[in-house]
Amino acid sequence: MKSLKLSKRFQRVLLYGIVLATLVFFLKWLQWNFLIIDNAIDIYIGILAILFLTLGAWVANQLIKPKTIIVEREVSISDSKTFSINENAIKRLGISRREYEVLQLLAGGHSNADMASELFVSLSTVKTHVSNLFQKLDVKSRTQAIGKAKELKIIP
Amino acid sequence: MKSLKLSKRFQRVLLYGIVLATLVFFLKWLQWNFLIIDNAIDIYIGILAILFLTLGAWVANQLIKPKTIIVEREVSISDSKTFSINENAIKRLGISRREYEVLQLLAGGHSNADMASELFVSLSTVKTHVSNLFQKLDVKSRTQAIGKAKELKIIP
DNA sequence: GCATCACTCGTACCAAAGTATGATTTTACG
DNA sequence: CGTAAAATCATACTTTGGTACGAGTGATGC
Repeated sequence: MKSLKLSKRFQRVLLYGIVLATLVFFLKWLQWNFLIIDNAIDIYIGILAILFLTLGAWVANQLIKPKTIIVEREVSISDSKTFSINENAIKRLGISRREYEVLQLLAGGHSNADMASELFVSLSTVKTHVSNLFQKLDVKSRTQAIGKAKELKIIP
Repeated sequence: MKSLKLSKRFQRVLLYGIVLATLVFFLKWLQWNFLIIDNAIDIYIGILAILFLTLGAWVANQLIKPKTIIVEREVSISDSKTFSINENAIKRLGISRREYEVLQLLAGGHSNADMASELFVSLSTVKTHVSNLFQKLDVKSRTQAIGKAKELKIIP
C-alpha cells in the first residue's frame, strides 16, 4: 500500500517536471519570436505571467491538502439495533435453552397451545417450561414475565 | 450574514487586485533595470516565472473551496427519550380514557383484580374494558395487546 | 455405573382470563 | 331536554393460564 502511494506521488512529480520542461521550450520559442518585434516585450511578459499564474494555481490545486471540514451529524439508532442480549443474566437465572425459546414465543404473544404446536411438544410440557420460567424470573404471570425479561435485557 | 460574506469576498478580491498592481510596478522596475544588462532577459524571466508561480499557488490556496466531509457519528438515543405517544392512533381506534388507563396497567403486568383495586371499580368492569380493548386492538390476549400497543406507539 | 440436569409428558385442580348479554348510571354535547 | 357515548356492574359460561406432583428418557460427567 505504502509503496504504491509513493510510486503514484513520484509519477505526479514526474508529470509536473515534464510540463515545466515543455513550458520552458515554449517560452524560449516565444522569446525568439517576440525579439523580432520591437517593444513587444510587454505582451510577452503578459502571456508569461498568465501562463505561470495558471500553472501555479494548477500545481497548488493538485498539491494542496484538501481542507476538510468534519461535520458530525447525530444519527438516531433505534434500540432494536443497539440491543444485545444479556446472556449473563440468562445464565445467572439458570434459564435453559428450551425455556428461553418458550420465553421468546411467550413475549411474542403466543398462547401455551400455540407454543406447543410451534415447538412440537405437548401442552403440558409448555406449561411446565412456563411455570419454571416464572419461578426463575420471580413473577406470577406472563405479562410480568415479559416486563421483567425486557428489563433484564434477556429479550429485545 | 449574506451581506457580510459578500463584503468579505469583495475585500479579498480587492486585496488580490492591489497585490497584482504592486507586482506590475515591480516588474516594470525590474524590466528597466535589466534592460541595462544585456542578455539578462533569461534571469528576468526566471524571476518573473517564480513570482507568478508563487502568486498563482497562493491565489489557488486562498480560493480553493474547502472539501467538506460529513462524518456521521452514531449516537445512541434511548427510545425512552425519543418516545412520544401516538394519540392519533388512540383516537383512530376509538380507545376511551378509561380503556387507556386499563391498557397502561395491563402492560404493567397487572392482573384484572389488581386493576379493579387500583381503579376502584369492580372486576367485571375491568373485564369489560379489557374485552373492548382487545376488540379495538384486534387481538385475542393481553400479551398480544401489549405487543400491538407498543407497535402502534400507544404505550412506551 | 450412578448422579445430575434438561427435557418431556400426564393428570388433577384451581385461579384467572376472556366472552356474551343485558342493564343502569354518568357525562358530554347540540 | 334529549340523546349518544362512556362508564359502571352483574351473571353465566368457556377457555386459558398457572400450580403441584409424579414420572420416564437421554445426555453429560465424575
